[in-house]
Amino acid sequence: MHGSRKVVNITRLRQACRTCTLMELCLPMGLTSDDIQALESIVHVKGPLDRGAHLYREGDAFQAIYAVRHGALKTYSIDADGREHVLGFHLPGELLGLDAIYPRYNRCSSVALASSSVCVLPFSQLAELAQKVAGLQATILRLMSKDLSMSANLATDHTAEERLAGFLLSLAQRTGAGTELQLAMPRRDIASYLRLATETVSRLLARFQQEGLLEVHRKQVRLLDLDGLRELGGSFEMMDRRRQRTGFV
Amino acid sequence: MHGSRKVVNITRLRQACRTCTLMELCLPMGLTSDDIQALESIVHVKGPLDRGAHLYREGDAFQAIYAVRHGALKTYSIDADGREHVLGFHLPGELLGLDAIYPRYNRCSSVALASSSVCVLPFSQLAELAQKVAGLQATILRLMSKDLSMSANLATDHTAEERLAGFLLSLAQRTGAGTELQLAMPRRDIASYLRLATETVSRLLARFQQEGLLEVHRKQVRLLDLDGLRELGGSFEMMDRRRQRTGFV
DNA sequence: CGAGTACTTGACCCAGATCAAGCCATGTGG
DNA sequence: CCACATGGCTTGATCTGGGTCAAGTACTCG
Repeated sequence: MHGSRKVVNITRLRQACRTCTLMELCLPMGLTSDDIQALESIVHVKGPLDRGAHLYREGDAFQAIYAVRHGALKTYSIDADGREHVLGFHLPGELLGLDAIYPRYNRCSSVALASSSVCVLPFSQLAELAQKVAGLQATILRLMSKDLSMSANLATDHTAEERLAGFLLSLAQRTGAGTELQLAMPRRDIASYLRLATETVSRLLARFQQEGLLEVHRKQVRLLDLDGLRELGGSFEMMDRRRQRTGFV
Repeated sequence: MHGSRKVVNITRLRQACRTCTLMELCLPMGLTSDDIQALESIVHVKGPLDRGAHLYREGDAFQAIYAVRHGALKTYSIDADGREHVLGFHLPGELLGLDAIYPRYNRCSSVALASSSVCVLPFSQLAELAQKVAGLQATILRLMSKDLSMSANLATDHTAEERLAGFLLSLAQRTGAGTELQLAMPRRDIASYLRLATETVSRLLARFQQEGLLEVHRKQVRLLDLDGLRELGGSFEMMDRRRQRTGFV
C-alpha cells in the first residue's frame, strides 16, 4: 500500500466525484482513497436499463453483485405453478445479487421498474480486494447481515395492515425523501412482495387514507401520520431509524 | 505463512480430530492445516447447554457468531404484543448469530431445544483471520448467502401444506438422517416458524399420515413418500439436494 | 401416581382471497 | 384532437383456508 491513507468522508467524496463516471454514486465509505481507486478499477457502470429490462435472469451463472445507482429494480422468481413471487425491491444505494453467491447461479431474476443504472461489482475481484482491504470486507459482511435481518423480518407473521404500514415506512426511510413517496412499483408487485392480493393493497391504502394516515393518488403517496403508521407497522419496520446507505453509494 | 499448505479433507480431518476438544466438529473445509490451527486458536466450545438455556438474548451486544456442534437451537424474537416468533432452527453444522453483525447487537434470542454445544467464533478475530485466509472469507460469504436464500424462500407465499411439506424435506436434508426424523422442537415452534397455528400443524401431519406420505408419532417422523412430499412442498424445498455442511463443522 | 404440558380433534369464525364489474390514466392510430 | 384500446387501479359481493376457541387425550417428570 502506498499513497494517501486518509479515510474518505462519504458526502465529501460524493461531492468531489460529481464529475467522474464510475464513482459518482458507487463508493464505499470508510476507505482510503487508495482503496477507493482499487475498487474503482474493478467496478463498471451498466445502464441505463429501460423499464422492464432485465439485469439478470434466474439460472444465469453468478458473476457479479450489483449496487443500484439510480432508478429501482425488483427481484422475483417464478414458482412451479408459473406464479411470480416478488422477493425484493432495490433502491439507489442498495445491493442485489447477494443470494447468488452460495449456489453460484442466480436463483431469481432482476428487472428494472424504471429507467435505472447499476454498478457492476465482479465478485471474484471484489472478494480478492476485500481480502486486502479490511474495511471493504467489513462493509460486505454488514450489508449481507442487514439483508438477512430484513428478510427474516418479512418472513414473520403479521396482519396485512401491519405489513403494508411497515412497508411504507421502510420505503420512506430507504428513499430518504421524507414523507413524500413516489412508488416505483405497481400494486401487484407490492402485493406479491407482502404476500397479499392486489385488491387488499388497494383497499388498505384507501382505508389508511380515510383514517388520515396518508394521502394516496396512484403512485404518489404522502405519509401524514408517521406515528400512527408506526403503531400499526411497529415491529415490522426496519431496524435503523437513522439513515445508513450501503457504503457502495 | 509457514508449515503445511496441504488442504485438509473434511471427513478425514474430522476422523483425525476425534480426540481434540475444540475441533472435533468445528472445522472449516478447504483450509490448510496451518489455517485450521489459527482458527482453532480463536475458537472455543460452549456447552453443554441444557434444554431451555439461552445462548444469547435479544439486545445483547454482538460479540461472536456460533456454529452448532450437537443438539439443536432455535432463534426467536418477541414482538410488540409479547408474542414469540420463531425465526429459525439451527442443527449441527449450522451457523447462528449472523444477523447481529449489522446492528451490532442481537435482534433475537437463541435457546437450546435439547442439550447442545456450540463453537464460539469471536467475530472481530474471525474477521481478522478471514482477512488473511481467502478460503475462510469465501466460506463465510457463502454461508451468509445461503441463509439469505433460505430466508427469502420462507418469506414467499405458500399454502400451509406446501410450507409444512417443504419444512420436513428441508429437515430431512439438513439432519442427513435419511427419512427418519426426530423433531427437536415442539409443534408450537414449528407452527410459529411456518406462520401457522399449532392446530394446523397437528392436523396437517395427521392428514399427511392418512395420505400415506409419512408416519408420525409425537416427535418421531418417518417420511414414506419423498416424491409425494416434494410435489407438495416443491418450490419451498431447499436448494441443495446434495448434502453441504457449513464447513465450520 | 398425580400435575403439568404437549398434542390432537371438533366446531365455528374471520381476514383476506377470489370473482366480477367498473374506472381512470396513458398511448395510438385515424 | 378525439375515439377507443389497454392495462393499472378501485370497489363490491362472496367464499374459504386456516385461525381461534374449547374439550379431550397422552406423555413426562417429579
